[in-house]
Amino acid sequence: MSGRTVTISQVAKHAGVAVSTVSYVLSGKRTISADTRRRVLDSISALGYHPNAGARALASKRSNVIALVLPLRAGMHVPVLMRFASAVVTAARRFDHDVLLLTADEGTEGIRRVAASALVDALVLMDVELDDRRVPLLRELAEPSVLIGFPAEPAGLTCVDLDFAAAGARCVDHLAERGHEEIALLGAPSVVYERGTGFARRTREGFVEAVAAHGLQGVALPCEDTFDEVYETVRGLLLDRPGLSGLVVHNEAAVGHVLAALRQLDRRVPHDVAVVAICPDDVAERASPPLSSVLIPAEEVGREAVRLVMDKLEGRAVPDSTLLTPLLAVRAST
Amino acid sequence: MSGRTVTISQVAKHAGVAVSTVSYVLSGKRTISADTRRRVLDSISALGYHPNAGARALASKRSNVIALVLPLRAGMHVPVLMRFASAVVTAARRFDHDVLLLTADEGTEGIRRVAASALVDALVLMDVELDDRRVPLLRELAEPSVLIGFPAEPAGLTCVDLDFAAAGARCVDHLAERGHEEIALLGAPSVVYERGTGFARRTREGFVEAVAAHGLQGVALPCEDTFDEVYETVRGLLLDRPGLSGLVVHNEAAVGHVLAALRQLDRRVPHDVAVVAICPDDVAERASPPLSSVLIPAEEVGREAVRLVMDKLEGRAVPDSTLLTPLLAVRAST
DNA sequence: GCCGGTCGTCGAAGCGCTTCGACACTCTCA
DNA sequence: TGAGAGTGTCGAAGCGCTTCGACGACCGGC
Repeated sequence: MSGRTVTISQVAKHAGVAVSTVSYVLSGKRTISADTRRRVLDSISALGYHPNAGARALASKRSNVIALVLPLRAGMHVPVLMRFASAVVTAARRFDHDVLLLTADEGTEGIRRVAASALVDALVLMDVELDDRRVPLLRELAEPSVLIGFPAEPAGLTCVDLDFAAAGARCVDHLAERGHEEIALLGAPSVVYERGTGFARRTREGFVEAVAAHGLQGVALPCEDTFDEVYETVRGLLLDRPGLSGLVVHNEAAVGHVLAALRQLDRRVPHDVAVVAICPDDVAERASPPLSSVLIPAEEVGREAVRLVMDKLEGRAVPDSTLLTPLLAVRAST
Repeated sequence: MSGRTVTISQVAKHAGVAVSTVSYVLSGKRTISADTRRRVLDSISALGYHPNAGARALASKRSNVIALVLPLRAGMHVPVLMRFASAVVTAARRFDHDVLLLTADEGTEGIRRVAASALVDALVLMDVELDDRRVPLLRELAEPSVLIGFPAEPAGLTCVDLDFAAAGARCVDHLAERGHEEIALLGAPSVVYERGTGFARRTREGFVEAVAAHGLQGVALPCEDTFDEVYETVRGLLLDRPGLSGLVVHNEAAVGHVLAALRQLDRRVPHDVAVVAICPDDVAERASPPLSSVLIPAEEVGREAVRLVMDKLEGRAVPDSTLLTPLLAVRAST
């Protein structure tokens, strides 16, 4: 379409207007007559004009880019993270923003760098720990930020997440309704609890409280990712607690192993043991049998995080804490 | 450290030099005396100066950002993609570049947009199909690009990937050395073959040719991701071919299911059936038993892609095609 | 002691955009 | 009929940086 990169002044000349008029057509910050707007828009598409991002950022002090900080650490289930990431990218585009990907390798220095250099306007952080090194930095940054997950001290921050305590409780409610009296939670790998990752602990708390509220017998165990370890955990559990008839699994990577272990131990699902999972829908549906599950609404969380960060960019007030209500889908496993 | 964003002219004033001198200290494009350099560097850290990315991009016509185009499609194993992505980010940082994340939702329009707006200097594309819609666009783009994977017509493009044909052949060699005479390949889900994704087909070709070269009996089948489907595939395979004693699995998501199915069908690994996988090392090590495998060198591929794209940015000549040699790690499954 | 050649530094001209103030019009309504 | 209040458009001043050409200061060679 073009000789080489097209600038706004070429568009202005082509349309017979001033440069500023073209700018106002694009931004809508001043009223432009329908006739002029049309001419400008025609010239833009005739020349194939795309505003230069650097020049725009320099003049407007907005880069229209947000940073997505994605640690990629041990014990995290990567497909789930990617669904968040993908949702964030899609949602950001709706607000005409792009997404810069930051991994943990650089630590806090990377966050400081992209913020200080005005490469990004705002930040979305994932996989937040209870005691997260990045949190103090966020407080001193001028750029707005939103956390997916909750640190121990969330005051003054904007956080969004699934209500994992309610999710854990919801699973217990469901098993209680089905008449199960002795149940167990198989959670994240122990390293995740030790690190103090919020969602693992909150699920466990919700589970424990709901077990007490219903007057059930219940135990919560961490659960590793390899088949052999899962097998041993499940086997030990069934030996120790012959009356056990319900299982809550909150570990995407282990779900398949749990089902394989039960098969191998001659326990039928749901006849001998009912299983309810907290995991993405596709994992639950793909399992055999398909699992009753509380889904992790990655798309919704990502979208919500972007909405919040855009609100903050526009100076609108936002709630400190956004908890999404868990929904239980009943399938063949309970 | 600062009142509000620090500019280069504040640094210049603080150090008692001209703005251009500060710029040359930072870029190293002209010689600067050790004494002056030291004063400038001191001022920079005293003031906490970070160059403004937009201004820099505008003046230098380089954004120091590369785009990572990541489709996130059905049948792709996400953790593997993420390892590529993570490697690309890390490698890009070594060259002082950041990474903008583009997903497929926007299609080719997103690529055109970030290139035309000078948001990025170059592109790295992942998960390339044999007949990829993005390829024609890349050819007409001024910005250099590198593909991870090969399209059907790679002339004039720069592509890098594991040599999957050699990987498939290497697995066959290994099984042949162990004395197996009837073997099978369980590959990607059929949708991946139908889409014409290069790596799946190339593995199969390498497998088929090596089978012929060794004078073995061999069959190549697609393989879905769910346990039930994998179970049926494996069961059917063992029924049809009683003499089968070796399996090559090229499907990260199905590896665990294959092992579970063999367990359930009372086949011992490696005693009754030897299994060799093409998958990341951590998946192979975590399996039970640990799998002999050709690893997918995600880190190396990502690093190489970034190195190539940087070379192109600097105007250096690069090879059209870079194939990484597969390495087989022998573990307990063969 | 003068000439050509680095070396180290400076000033100024942009890069392509946004935004502010100004200005010429056209409507109202007193 | 003229003051006041919009409309729609323009010109120019930056935004913070890189880079080009210029220019002293100093060097060695004759």
